[in-house]
Amino acid sequence: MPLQNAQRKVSSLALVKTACSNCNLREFCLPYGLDPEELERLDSLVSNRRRMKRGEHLYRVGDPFDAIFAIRSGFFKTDVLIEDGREQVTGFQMGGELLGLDGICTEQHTCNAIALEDSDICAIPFSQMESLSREIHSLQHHFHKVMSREIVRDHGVMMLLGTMRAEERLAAFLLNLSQRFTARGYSHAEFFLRMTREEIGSYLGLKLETVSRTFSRFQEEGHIAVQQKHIRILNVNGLKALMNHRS
Amino acid sequence: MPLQNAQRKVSSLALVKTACSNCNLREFCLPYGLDPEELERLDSLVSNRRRMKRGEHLYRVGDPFDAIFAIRSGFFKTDVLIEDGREQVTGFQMGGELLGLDGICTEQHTCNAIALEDSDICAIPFSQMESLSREIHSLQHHFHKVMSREIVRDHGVMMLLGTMRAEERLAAFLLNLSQRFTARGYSHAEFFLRMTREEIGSYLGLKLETVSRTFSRFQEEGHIAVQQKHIRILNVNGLKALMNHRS
DNA sequence: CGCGCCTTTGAAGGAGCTCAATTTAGGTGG
DNA sequence: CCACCTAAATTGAGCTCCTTCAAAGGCGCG
Repeated sequence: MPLQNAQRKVSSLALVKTACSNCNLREFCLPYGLDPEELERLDSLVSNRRRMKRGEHLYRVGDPFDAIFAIRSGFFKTDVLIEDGREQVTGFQMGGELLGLDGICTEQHTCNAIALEDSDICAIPFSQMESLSREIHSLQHHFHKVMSREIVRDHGVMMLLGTMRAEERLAAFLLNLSQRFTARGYSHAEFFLRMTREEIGSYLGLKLETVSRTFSRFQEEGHIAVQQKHIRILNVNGLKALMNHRS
Repeated sequence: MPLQNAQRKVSSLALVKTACSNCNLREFCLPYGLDPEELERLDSLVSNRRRMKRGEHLYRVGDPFDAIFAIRSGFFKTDVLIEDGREQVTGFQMGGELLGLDGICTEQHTCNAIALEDSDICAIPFSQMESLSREIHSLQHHFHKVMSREIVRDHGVMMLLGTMRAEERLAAFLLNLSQRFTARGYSHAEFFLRMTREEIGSYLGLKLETVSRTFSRFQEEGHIAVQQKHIRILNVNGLKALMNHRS
């Protein structure tokens, strides 16, 4: 029974002492801007790390909300499903980014969060986070900024879905990934996609065949080299130019 | 110089003493869940009301952010523009809803907020709001819920734009408006649209002609009666059924 | 009352979808 | 270590829904 074994393995590793202070993603995450003493107080909240296997759900629609999650390593997608089976991917998240903000308003999660590769996450009990942010102004303010940034990101996705053609959407998507990988110290020009064409399509409001065809066209035009999930950006400006051209 | 006159008129009315405690929208707004004593403290922040004429900007992209705004009466749209002139309407806001949350993350507004009818808004200085929410737990928590609700709403719009056909989008739009009007004590079946077909189209990722044609089709099918901006919903269940039908 | 903006409606065209077949990659068990 | 198997990706052909372009009608505001 491989599943049970996996479960057992997960639980034995479920509680690993960890700390923001030694996390190299802290500048992308909640601890941003805290001084060492404040950081230590945050550490005391973020006491447990959880390992997740590829394909596992961090939470599902309807799960009770009581913590937000920070990605220590790995890659996630969040999605919403409707009855008839349609899926909308609402975002792809990587190291240093927060998951679970959708659950605050109803005390239940309103989307699913799924690991797209083996990942490592920190759980931050939300009510304790609220308490602490009443005492540490910079934590409070930064948390507000993170939520606001999520709203602004969502506006960007609406722009994408509402006004852009397929080429523009995919160019924007690649440039966004590139920029986020770069910020984390990875190559800006070469990376592996963690998601399938179908998931990209769902995020961008396109069918997987359209995503595949558009990748091929980008390759023919010399903007990128693509081989399955491996992407190399050959001409950043070419991609940027694609985004500003009407019709 | 009518513009200058308008300006002068606005400034003379710019500071009107007002209070959450006598606002009948307080249950939809920031004061939700506060006890009378807490409400009074919030009142001391929300001390000025501002009247706005139809078409006026409450703020623009790039404006410095220092306050969030609550709509006391009226109707707004928020939008984002790209260089080539394309517009994405990111939302329509009505009484009791907050505007300006997009500005927190960069301390500058990232979208435009425009009054679609003569409106009345309350400005809440943000840093004072943060201070107060460090002292009033329920204010803090409710504010977090409001931001989270905005994120969840955005996910709904993504679903709309990413997976739905024109009919479904417009049905969802009408049902959403109806539900919000109902919650505020207006008729659930009859209302005036404050926005043009083009603005609806921009919000829904459709062209204005498609919006118009789809309204006409809904009318032919007996779901609604539409005459210009006046809408009467004749068959709520018909509209709901439209949303769940694949193809 | 006239002008401009908004809306409606028609006809033709195209971007992306659907359906289908083939290729490729990655994981599994012998 | 190889052969198998399944999931993912690619590519083609035809179709559909929405867009584009165009013209006419209606409403509201000065």
